[in-house]
Amino acid sequence: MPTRTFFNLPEDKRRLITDLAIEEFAAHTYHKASLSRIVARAGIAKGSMYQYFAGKFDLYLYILELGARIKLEAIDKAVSELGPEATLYDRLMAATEASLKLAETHPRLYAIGMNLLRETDKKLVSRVMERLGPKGDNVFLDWLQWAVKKGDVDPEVSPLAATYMFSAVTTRLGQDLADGRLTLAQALPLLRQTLDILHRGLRPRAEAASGGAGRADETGESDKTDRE
Amino acid sequence: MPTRTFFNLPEDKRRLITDLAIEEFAAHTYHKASLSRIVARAGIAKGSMYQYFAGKFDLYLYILELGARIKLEAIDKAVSELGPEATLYDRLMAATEASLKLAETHPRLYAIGMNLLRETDKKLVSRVMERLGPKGDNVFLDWLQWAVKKGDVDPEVSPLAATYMFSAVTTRLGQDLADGRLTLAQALPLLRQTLDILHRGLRPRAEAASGGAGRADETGESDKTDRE
DNA sequence: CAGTCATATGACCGGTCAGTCACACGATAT
DNA sequence: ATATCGTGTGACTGACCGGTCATATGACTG
Repeated sequence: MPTRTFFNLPEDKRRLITDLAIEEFAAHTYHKASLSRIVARAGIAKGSMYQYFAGKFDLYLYILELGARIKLEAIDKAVSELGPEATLYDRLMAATEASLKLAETHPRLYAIGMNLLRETDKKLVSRVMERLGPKGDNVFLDWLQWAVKKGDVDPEVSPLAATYMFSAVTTRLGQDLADGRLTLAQALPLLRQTLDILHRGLRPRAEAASGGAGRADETGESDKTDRE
Repeated sequence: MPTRTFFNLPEDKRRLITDLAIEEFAAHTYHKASLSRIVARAGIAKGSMYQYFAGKFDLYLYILELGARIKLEAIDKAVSELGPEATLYDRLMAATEASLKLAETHPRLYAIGMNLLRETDKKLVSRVMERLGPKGDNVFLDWLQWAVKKGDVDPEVSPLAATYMFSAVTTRLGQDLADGRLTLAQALPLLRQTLDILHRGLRPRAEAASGGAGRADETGESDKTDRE
């Protein structure tokens, strides 16, 4: 974590350093990101940086924590706004949508997260995970098992495979968004259609015959189904 | 491409250089991979490397081309061994399985491909794509549309979303394999279950009532990374 | 006034890198 | 024997890196 000195800094300077660091880590992976470049752009001495942070990794962690906090807050907020009878797909859609929207509201922080995902230095990644804690990942599995009990999901289907699919798709959506291969306006319908396929793929066979799949496929949106 | 000098080299030496380069690019991303390290390990002078290749990028391309050729051959072979009445899922399973198996038979070349997928330097990636040409990519879409016509796939479902899911899952499987988070013995069942969910998610609603469709799969899949 | 403390500085260190170049060597041709 | 050619070499260049440290500044204390 940053030193006391850093927090004693005038707001402006602290912001400047933080912003430039975010830009740097968004534009480059950890090892290619350069402290020298940050201090040069900030117009401060290299040594000053070492009065504020223990080193490159410390600065990196500080920035990552900023991003992680924002992301968790956004997801928590979106999910908690759902009614208690929201279905599995409502929840998945709400949580993922909130997460993907960050690519527009906080593009650089979002890119930093995606860069971490691409990181090849395993030691670095584990050092990060050590201090950043849990990945809200098994949440899906919990929700899924709960949906199986409710009879919304075919117990025959491998929950692991379902989780894997969901995770693969949402991660990929995030990367494509961060890299500009998709816009949010493209990603959200894609997410909805994807969840729709997953929904059809998971529901019990018996239920499929009846028209409706019962609860919920609409994911919190009241608008039309979007076919494309 | 390599110089004539490189191809005039005694087989042993050429192999040594090639192998060490493969190791280097498998262990590090392009920018972190080091020519200096390669020549040191090979016991040759730095200058010699520049007699064989125009530079780092040239060497990289040469290695990538080796890997691409092997991959295409493996997939072509697997798909061509299928009967003409093989279903969409047979084909997808056969092609993807063949592709994933390369993670075991050519682990380092496989890792290099995965590293390229993670590359953050867009300019580098586009320079590579420029010369590596097409990614057997829209094959999925072609097969999918053919399956729709046959009535195996619900025409209501977004083919783009289906393609996206398939691509996201197979790419992720490849990465997890390359990084050792999954073994082939874990990845193949996961692939089959995933395709099964996709199958259920795509088939026409009417058909869903009947038991059928089922798991005729056992192999198969297709397509490789579809990065664009 | 002197002393102390938090803060700021940038030259400097040891390291790594891709790429270059003047030179060396041996074989073949003239 | 002289010239040319293909090949090999490794010291060197210039650039950049993260991190250190002796030194400077200025505010506050006594």
